[in-house]
Amino acid sequence: MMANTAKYDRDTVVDSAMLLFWEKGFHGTSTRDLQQAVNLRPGSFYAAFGSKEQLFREALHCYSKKSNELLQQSLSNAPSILEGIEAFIRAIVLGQRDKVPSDMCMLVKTIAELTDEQAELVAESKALLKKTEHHISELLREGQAAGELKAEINCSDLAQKVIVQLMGLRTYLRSSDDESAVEKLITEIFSTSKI
Amino acid sequence: MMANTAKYDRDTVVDSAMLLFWEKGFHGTSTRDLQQAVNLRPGSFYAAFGSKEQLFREALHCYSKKSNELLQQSLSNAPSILEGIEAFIRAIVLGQRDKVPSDMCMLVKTIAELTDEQAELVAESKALLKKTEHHISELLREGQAAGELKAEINCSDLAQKVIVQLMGLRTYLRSSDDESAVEKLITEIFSTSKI
DNA sequence: TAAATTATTGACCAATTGATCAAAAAATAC
DNA sequence: GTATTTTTTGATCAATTGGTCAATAATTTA
Repeated sequence: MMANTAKYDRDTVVDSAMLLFWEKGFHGTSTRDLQQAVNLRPGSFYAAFGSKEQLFREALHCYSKKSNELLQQSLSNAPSILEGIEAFIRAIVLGQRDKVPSDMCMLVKTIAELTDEQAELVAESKALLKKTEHHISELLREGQAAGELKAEINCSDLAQKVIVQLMGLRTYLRSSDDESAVEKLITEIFSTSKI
Repeated sequence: MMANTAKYDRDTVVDSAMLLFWEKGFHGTSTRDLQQAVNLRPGSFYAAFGSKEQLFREALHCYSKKSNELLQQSLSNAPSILEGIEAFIRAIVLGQRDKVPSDMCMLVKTIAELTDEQAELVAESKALLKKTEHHISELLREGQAAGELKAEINCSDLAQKVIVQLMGLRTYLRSSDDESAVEKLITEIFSTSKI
């Protein structure tokens, strides 16, 4: 068996494919678009990824991983957990508009676009969203234990609210392009929960 | 010139097409899917609508019209404007899940799916969303004049917030299926603005 | 009823879709 | 350095795509 000599390339390829899928969606991206973007001929392409759906699956995980990295980074640069989460929200909603192919969350775009015909991709997206919600709810509990959040706050409920806001605000930005309105609404998210 | 003998049928056709587009999206719906759903052969189909994009455009307006009708209906059945808007939110987010083809807003699905390649459809969807926001902001002003809302509330800002919540909550419902969480969050929307 | 107009039909078209495969090239093993 | 395995290549496939069109059928006008 040959050693996997193309490991780095595979990550690059998945990353390029992710960006294209994020921009144009599953049905809007043809396998030829993808093959051209990643500079692979059909044989290599299908040998490496099996099918368009499998590559999309990997692209979803690539997207989610990057999103989680941004959360970690925001947390480590912030003086408190709550400020870290708020910095993350600001970063993902407003701070990358010129660097990414869409204002909207790729997972949200996926559950919006796809139906039962791609049930696995929908389920995968839902699961990744739920994972982020759980992650945030854990962080909020830590923040609460550190005295950043009022004691009566239910952190699971607040995490749900954060995800709803993220979904709503990113969609609203795509719809209206109104950064200052979105900025105001981000500031309100934790306003009644903070100490 | 022949009389338009098929006026009623055309509305029925647009309505069926709207439901199919709403469920499967623009790229996910083929012209054959549409032709079968509305029982028209290609010639009649293209004579009536010109192109897939034009029919989608009509479908967007059909969707928006129905949404506005639901708002009017909610208002007329409610004892106050604010309660009418809240009833509308409840109705559109939770009250139709078994009667419509998707939990999510068709306009949101459209701006999520499409790119500059269908710029007109994106612009149309954005405009219809903005129209609803303006409508709600006017209603809130009426409610404020009637003493239902605190005087210091900015009704344009609150209308923005309502649209963000609608986008977020409908997407969250699609993602999580958690009706009770959504129900709780709807109740919170006006909680700090009411008198 | 006859002529003129409009609507419907289904065959058809060129382009694109996701995917396969045998041959050629490159890399590894011996 | 040769033999074996793996990768890459580009032609190709069947199916589907959005859309056209001449022939037929149904209406309307007169």
